[in-house]
Amino acid sequence: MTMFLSVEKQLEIIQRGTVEIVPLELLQKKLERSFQQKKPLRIKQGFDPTAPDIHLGHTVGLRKLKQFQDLGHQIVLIVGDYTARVGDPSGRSATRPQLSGKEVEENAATYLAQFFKILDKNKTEVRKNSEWFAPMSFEYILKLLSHFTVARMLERDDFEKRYKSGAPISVHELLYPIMQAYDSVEVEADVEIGATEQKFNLLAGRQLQEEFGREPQVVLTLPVLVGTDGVNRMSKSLGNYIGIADPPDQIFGKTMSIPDGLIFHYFELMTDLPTSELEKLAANLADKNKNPMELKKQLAHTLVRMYHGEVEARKARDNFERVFSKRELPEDVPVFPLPAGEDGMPIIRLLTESGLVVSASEGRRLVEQGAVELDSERVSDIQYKVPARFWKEEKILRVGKRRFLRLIESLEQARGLDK
RNA sequence: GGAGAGGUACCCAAGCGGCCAACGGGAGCAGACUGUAAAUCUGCCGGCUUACGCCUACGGAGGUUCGAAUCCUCCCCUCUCCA
Repeated sequence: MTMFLSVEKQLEIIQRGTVEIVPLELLQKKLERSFQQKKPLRIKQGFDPTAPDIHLGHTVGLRKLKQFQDLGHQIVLIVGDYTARVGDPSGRSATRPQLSGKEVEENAATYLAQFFKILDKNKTEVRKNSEWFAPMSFEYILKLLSHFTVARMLERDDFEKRYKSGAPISVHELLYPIMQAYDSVEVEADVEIGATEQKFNLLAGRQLQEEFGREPQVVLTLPVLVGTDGVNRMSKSLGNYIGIADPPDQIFGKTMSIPDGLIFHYFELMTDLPTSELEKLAANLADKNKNPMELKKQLAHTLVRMYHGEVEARKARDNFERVFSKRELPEDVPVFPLPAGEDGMPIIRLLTESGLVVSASEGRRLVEQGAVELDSERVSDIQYKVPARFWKEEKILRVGKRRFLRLIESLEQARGLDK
């Protein structure tokens, strides 16, 4: 185990980027005790394996956990395989769909693999909450529920809004915070971290631990990461996310598409840029004479490097500059071989069969709108037929800014190209 | 259990017998501009089709009608008030 740093040092690291620590004094007390007794604190965070990809939004918490881990504390990850069936209502304006046991299982496996890109697997305790929820008797559940009141559950913001606007709230959603709170009791959490919108659930943990005669946990809240649209929280279902398993070019590209106003936010929450550098960054962003694009590229580069390494980061940057700044071809263009016996393939069919567009109607629209280029020439005739010789000449088909296809004669040739 | 209000395309939301593939807004896609930023302008925005047109779609199932998202019946779901 790592040697513990002084309590002051630890606090400094822990406080970076956090919104709130309640109560701070208790954290201090816990850290001191841990320091004296050389006993790590138990730091808990739960994740519901609802959608299989984790994105930068999740990493805000994971990175905080990693800091605790590096300080020598014990991380306890709760895989909410049971709570996922309920669906966390936090920040939600509608009931989440309930997942089947099988979906949850599959998602959980994918999740963990991605978590350990950030956390050290060997030093992390992973618990599924089905462990204690599945065998629970109804009698026990009733007892557990009696610790909370309906008014208390409804006073939280998201429920109140839903309630007032007449949107439905299912009874089982009311149970979610109680379940999460009980997780804390089970794993004897000293600290639970979560996004600000989780605050209610986190505080419920404190209450329940106390009622079970334990020392309550400290609640540490982190900002909610705004998605690439610059408006909503990052989430897969809103399509405004950057997945940590996304390929390098995508991480780079998606980062470049964020509004300028988000650059600082991302640097602060997603990177290890030292505080002094962050200050410089803020100054640069405020300077009207400086183009934020450069800083954004730096951000994109850093993010790709974190998840794919420096080599890939450089490649992604080159690729980006080539394709979007110079409007040249990307490094890897998917290939499409000439179908047997085909000469004069209608452009629309080529678009749909290659998967570049989803339907013939869409393909036609794109052609009509001048979005389709073949060999750098705009194709504006929807009846245009692509001659077979274009495959011999390996012409490039381009749709919009970012969809490309290289026409090649045969797949054998494609294999040759890979080398 | 009683009374009332609702369920329309990815989301919000009009329409309330034919002119409705369905007003408007948002999101999305594309073009111009550009820094794959923002803002702005333009076009598109269910599927098939060169097109005439066809198919699918207004919670579900039936019915009335030449014709229904719009009227009737039953069912499902949501909200509000009362008990």
